[in-house]
Amino acid sequence: MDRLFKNFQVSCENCNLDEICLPRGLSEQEVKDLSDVIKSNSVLQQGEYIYRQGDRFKGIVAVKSGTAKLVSNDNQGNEHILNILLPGELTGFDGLNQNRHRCSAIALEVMSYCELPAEKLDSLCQMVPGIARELFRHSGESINESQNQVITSKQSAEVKLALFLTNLSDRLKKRGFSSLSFDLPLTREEMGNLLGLTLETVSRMLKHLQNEGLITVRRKHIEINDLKTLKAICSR
Amino acid sequence: MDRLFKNFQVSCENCNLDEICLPRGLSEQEVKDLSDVIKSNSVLQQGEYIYRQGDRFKGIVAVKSGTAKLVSNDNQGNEHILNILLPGELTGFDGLNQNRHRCSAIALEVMSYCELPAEKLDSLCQMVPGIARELFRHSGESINESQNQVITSKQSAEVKLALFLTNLSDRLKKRGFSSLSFDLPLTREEMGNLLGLTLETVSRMLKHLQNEGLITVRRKHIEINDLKTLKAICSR
DNA sequence: CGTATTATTGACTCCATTCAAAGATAGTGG
DNA sequence: CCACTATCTTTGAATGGAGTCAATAATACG
Repeated sequence: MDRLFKNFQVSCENCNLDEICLPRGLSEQEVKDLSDVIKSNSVLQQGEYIYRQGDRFKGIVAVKSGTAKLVSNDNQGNEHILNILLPGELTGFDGLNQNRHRCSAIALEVMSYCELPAEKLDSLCQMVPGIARELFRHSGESINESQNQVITSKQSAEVKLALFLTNLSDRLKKRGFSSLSFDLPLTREEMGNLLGLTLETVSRMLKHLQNEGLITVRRKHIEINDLKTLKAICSR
Repeated sequence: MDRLFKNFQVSCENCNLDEICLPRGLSEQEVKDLSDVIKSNSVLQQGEYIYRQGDRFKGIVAVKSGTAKLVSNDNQGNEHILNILLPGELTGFDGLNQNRHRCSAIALEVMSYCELPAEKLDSLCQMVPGIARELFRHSGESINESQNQVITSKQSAEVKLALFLTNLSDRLKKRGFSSLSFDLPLTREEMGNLLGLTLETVSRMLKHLQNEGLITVRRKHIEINDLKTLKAICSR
């Protein structure tokens, strides 16, 4: 076990995610300073929590490998999936407001992540001039993602699925993964939860998009055959 | 004109919103430093823009009086209202990600606002230790609000209206306004847009809540008669 | 006072949900 | 390796909640 993950003990300086993660806009020296306070490569199994709703604000978390879901539980115990997180994506900004996490982040498969601890935030912002701006940028990205979800929520079932798939495709591409052939990290039920649909409707709509020749679905595996038309459907 | 607004030329140090606005967590000296770079009290008429989607990131804006709506236009020109802004609330964080505003902020009535210009952000964060943290906190609040909208979007029409009214009531209370008797700054159509409903459904649901004895509606004026039951409806 | 805007109300329609049953797949242990 | 089970997915039929269309009413405003 110990041996298995030894080669994962990289710092920000030689991490292959540096172009899409926090270091993107920083100078070499700034990355070094950042690297010193980053807690790197915690590993989780499926279902384990990165942080829990209600926890004291832990810090800003960067997904290194694998995927996670962002989940909010309402007071009746219903689970609302707010988004999924891909490698290179940051989360934790929800804890900045009241110093407590307002939602949970849960591993969808075996995954690893790095962490910029909350207690180091203030001093780091002062020491490393660019870091505050970079953090704001990522925080802004979180806002944009949430706002996308709000707009998505007003669309028909067909458009919701098309938006979900194209958004995932775009984000995978940005992170250097195949954008036309990938596995969904969510079950039909979880997709339904995320999109405000029932699992049956998700199943039917995937079938429908397949019948139109736009995608090929096999269980959780998706092939996008006609991205252009799929994107056209998004604007209906 | 000039004369009319002269007494509005206050700085952060003697602004009556200091407890709910950006200065909340800052020391006296920090507020002075902040005040030096704040552009205060621009006044807008209904329908005028604080900033436009696509504009270069202008800065962080604090609503001083009146209300505004946060709007995103999709590529077919459909307008999506993302939220409304009350006095003391901050906006503009959507511009932090790509240095361009991803949505527009539009006055819903005569309103005034202050502004922390984008170009002063970096230097201010370094000069005033607490300011980065305060900005993060408000940025976190923006995220929380967006996530609330996402959760709201999955509820029934009745629950959506109850959530909208109680959320508005809570925010008004926090800002020192009457929380049980207030005027809606939105038309039925705009409320429908915000909540993902048609204006007819909004009208019917307001009537329904009135028939239940929970609220009294007279055009845009709302009286909340039974906040407890109204909040109970939110968790259905 | 007349017009434009906003809001209410009713009847009908349709999309997504609900309920129900069956099929497919992955993981487990004998 | 296969049977067994739990989980996930597909598919169909019936139902219902919100949308659509349409007409009327109330209010604001010039």
